[in-house]
Amino acid sequence: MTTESNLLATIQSKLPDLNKSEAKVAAAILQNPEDATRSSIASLAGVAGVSEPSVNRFCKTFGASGFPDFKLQLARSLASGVRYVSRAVAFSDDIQTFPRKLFDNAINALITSREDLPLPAIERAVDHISQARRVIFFGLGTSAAVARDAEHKFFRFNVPVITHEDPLMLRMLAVSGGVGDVFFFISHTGRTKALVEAAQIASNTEATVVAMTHEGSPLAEHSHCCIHVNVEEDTDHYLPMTSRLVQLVILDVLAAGVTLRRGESFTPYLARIKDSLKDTRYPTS
Amino acid sequence: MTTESNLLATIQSKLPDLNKSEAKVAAAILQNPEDATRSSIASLAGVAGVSEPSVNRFCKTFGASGFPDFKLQLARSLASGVRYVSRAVAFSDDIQTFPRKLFDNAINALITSREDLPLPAIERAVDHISQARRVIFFGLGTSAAVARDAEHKFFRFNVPVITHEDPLMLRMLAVSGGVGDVFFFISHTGRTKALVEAAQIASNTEATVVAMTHEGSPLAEHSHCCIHVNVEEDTDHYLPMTSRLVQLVILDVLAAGVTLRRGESFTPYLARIKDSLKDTRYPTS
DNA sequence: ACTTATTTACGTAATTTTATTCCAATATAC
DNA sequence: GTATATTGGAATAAAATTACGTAAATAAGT
Repeated sequence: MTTESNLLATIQSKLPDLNKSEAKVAAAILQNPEDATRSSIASLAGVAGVSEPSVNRFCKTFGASGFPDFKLQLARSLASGVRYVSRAVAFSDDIQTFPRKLFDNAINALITSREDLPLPAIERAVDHISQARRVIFFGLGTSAAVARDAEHKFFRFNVPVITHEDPLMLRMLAVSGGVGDVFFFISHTGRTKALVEAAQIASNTEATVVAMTHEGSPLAEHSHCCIHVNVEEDTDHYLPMTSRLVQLVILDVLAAGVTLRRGESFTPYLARIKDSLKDTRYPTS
Repeated sequence: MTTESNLLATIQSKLPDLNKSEAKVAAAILQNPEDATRSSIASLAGVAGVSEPSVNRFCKTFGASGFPDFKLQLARSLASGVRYVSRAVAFSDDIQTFPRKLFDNAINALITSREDLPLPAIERAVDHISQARRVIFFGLGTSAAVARDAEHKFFRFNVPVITHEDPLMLRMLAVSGGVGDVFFFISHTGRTKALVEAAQIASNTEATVVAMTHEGSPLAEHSHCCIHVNVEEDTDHYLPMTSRLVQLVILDVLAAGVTLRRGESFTPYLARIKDSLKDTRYPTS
């Protein structure tokens, strides 16, 4: 994870590597970051007790194109409200701390993904789904719940959907794939053997293989259309959490895309489904 | 829902009150806000087709001390997530627009929830789950996928879990609830009859009823411990999207809470589960 | 261990870029 | 047709960056 979202955290961590004047600048900024975003290079230099070029050099070592750019990044970083440096929950965390960390991580992942959405792939996926005879969603483990969510969502949008959690069922479906079948594989790592094999089998049929997974993974290789979700997660020690959220939102995007493709005339259909559920709920008082 | 801390929203809403050149500037900024934060007053003036002083005046009418200050505020506003005034996807939206809207909504919901987490309820829920003989997660529709996710997650953390999607199964389970049973109901509206009835039944047994739902809903009333998720959504026209994301993150929080309660000695157990999955994946090259 | 060379760090001052102010010109309202 | 508001040009001011020289630190040689 090189794109550290939190600038303050980066500064803090690089502190030992800085030389004298850069350290002074860092100290001044960490002291009062809000202030730093508002001040000019001259006043910050004054507060830090260094020259203006030193501040400028400092900004460049942290990847900014110059002082104004640095201020902008700093402002962004402060506004996103991601407070914690160490993103992982520690055993020493208390109730005030770890829930916030987890929310921070989630928010962070969504913000990062938002800036870098694979729109062309999304568009193609919408095309495939819109025209599909049927769509088979498949995920294992954590991704099974995502697949389930997808099924539920697309069903409402009148897309013929199937979900399976059984790899053997999937294999059987895969070999029988024909024109108009869309196999939609969901996986964080893109390395689950059962999934990759099924994708390979399906891609040898007339069916279309869409994947939502990590870029460059085996699963991505075997798909006709891959929606990259490159959220970095330490899945060696933790369960995929943030990538799952991103996947869900992307599925929302796909569903919205399909609906938009259907056009406005489609709305009454949604209303009918909605109405069918009315009697299962207590009315709002 | 008018959280007008958002600069873009303010600009949008003040649009009719602006004079010609100010409107041009507004249009240019709304067109591509990210770009606006990066450009100089000269280039923005160029894009908008007005003079530099006009841009400057524009900034001042929106409460900024000048152009750089305005850029800063804009950057902050963008980073905080919410970009679109009208949060709903419109049929006129193109691929550049609606995915961003959906992400914005999601991020916004998480930010809002983060500021207002029901920590006491979360702590009590962690207590209940940690000490449970078994935990029965239950959700219908969209919440079924959330329940499924919960099952998967807590299973890894060595909590004895069950999920059901069948209301009849649930009813049967509910009547047989005993000491140490935790019924965990997930619902956005908290008004689904099947769920509320099951909660009512279960609460008359020795079992503990935990709910994650909207404050003041019938389901909340019938639970011993309710984790309020008050994300406002237009579920009359759309599926619950953002509330389920918040629910998922809160489940992550609960799972983390249970793990922390277990203590550090529990870590090897997680490693074992992780290892058991190793052979199902292709190794990272 | 001391000197000298070489690199690196830092600041001064000049330059350039960027933003703001002032004022005149034009458009709009009354 | 006058008054008022709106706009852009040019001048000014502010801010940031670059170029360059000096000082400090480190390395190499004596």
